[in-house]
Amino acid sequence: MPRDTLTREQIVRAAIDLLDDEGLEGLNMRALGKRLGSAATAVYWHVGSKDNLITLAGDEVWHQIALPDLATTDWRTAATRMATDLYAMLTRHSWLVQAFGSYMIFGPGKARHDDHGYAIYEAAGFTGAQVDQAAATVFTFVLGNALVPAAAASFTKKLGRDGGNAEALMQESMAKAHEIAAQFPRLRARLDTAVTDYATAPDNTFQFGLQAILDGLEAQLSRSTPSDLASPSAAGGNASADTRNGDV
Amino acid sequence: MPRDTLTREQIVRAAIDLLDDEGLEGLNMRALGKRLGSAATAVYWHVGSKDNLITLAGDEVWHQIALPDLATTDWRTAATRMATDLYAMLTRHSWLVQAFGSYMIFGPGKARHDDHGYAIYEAAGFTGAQVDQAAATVFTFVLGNALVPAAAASFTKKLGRDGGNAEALMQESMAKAHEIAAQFPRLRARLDTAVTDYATAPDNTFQFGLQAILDGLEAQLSRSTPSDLASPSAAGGNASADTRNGDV
DNA sequence: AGACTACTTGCACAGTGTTCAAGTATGAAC
DNA sequence: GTTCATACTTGAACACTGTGCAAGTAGTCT
Repeated sequence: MPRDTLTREQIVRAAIDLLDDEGLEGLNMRALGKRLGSAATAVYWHVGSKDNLITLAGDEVWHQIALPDLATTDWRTAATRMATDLYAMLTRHSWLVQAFGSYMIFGPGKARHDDHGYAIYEAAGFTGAQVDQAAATVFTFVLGNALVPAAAASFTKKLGRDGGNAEALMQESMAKAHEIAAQFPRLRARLDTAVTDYATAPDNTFQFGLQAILDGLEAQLSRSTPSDLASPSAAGGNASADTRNGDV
Repeated sequence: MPRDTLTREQIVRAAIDLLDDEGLEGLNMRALGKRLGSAATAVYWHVGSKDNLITLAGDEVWHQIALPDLATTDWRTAATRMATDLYAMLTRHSWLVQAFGSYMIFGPGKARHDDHGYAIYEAAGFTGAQVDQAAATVFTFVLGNALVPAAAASFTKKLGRDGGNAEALMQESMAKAHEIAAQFPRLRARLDTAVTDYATAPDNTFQFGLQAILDGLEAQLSRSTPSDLASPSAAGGNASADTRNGDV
């Protein structure tokens, strides 16, 4: 029987938990060590560095997003489902969007996701560089959408970490933003409605934008290929082996 | 004659320079102090904290983006211009996208930008919550587009900071990504073309996506308001006073 | 001249990622 | 069953970070 020892998977899982709980700047090696019940430095033998650990954790969560079967799903609902799934995943793990700006996050998980993304837009009828462009358009839109909530989550977590009166600091910060916005007519007009209107339903904004983008892509599609529907490979199978959806 | 002393503007300007040169994680108070010719702690009297300094710097750069005159420009070219300008600004100051995920960046600069953004989509004919949704769609798309180049810039800067052989580490990292991508059919197919095709013209991808989004918004527009063209205020003046475009 | 305001400075502290020599447990070799 | 190598784990230490604080300095007002 081998000694009860740390594993890379175990560490990555604990790191994801810690990141979910405390945010990107809440992750530090001593806290991670404590959560694992071992010394902070024990982690280094398994993952090399904190940067590498974040890369590993940041790739792992991509496995959570499901890959719609393109044989039984038309490209538009497939695209909608995948984008919505991605958005939900990024909201669940809001540290990932931050990490995305500072680390080069690419591994099997994201590769699996990207590959299927390309498959969708190939199935839609795009060819050549337009496949990449269509996929990138939707992808970056989702990423950008997740960025603002991520900043908000990071901000509140930082306030919580700093000391007791998080509420008061939040109020103060809101008041300052309010004061600035009041100097601009269109922002001022939104100060009353925004809280009830937008903030309660950010997902509406996401869906509105997503459908507008897909409309635009569809238009592009019927413009560039008015008649031919034969060439592109539409019935291909899924790229990767597993399609697990459970949280790691 | 008053003593030759630090000013908040001077500090913010130096911080922006330092951020442009060294990236977000390259900014630290002692380096900033050195650049200003004063002790690191002198900065604290003027800006309070590093977080606040980043918020100030992160807001300042929004003044660089020009606000197209809506009296003489149709909404679509106005939207294109503003989005393209924003994209260029975010590419110039790639730390801003990262900061956007970790700090609540909002001040007069961004407010001025946002307000004019709303003006554009009001001029287009959107009403109510759809104004916000249209503006948010384009805005988040641009943000997301700037995120990937920002990560790349941050990564190369980190390699440069770490030690001498940045080239070798970069090669190694590329090779690893290559190896992973090779296991997925559509990614593998792109390994040869991607470098020459996409990487040399990321702006093409941006413009493709932007125009697709504007197509989608236009479609949305003609669908919800088939005939009336009277109500929305189209000839309004610009919101803020200055329209300076120079780098700070 | 003296006091007051507006800054500036160096020291120190707690927290960070990471290195490294020294330790400990496990399975294999003889 | 002792020896030994392999696979980890540990705690001390280092360099670096943001920041608080007491002490200092330079101008301005009375």
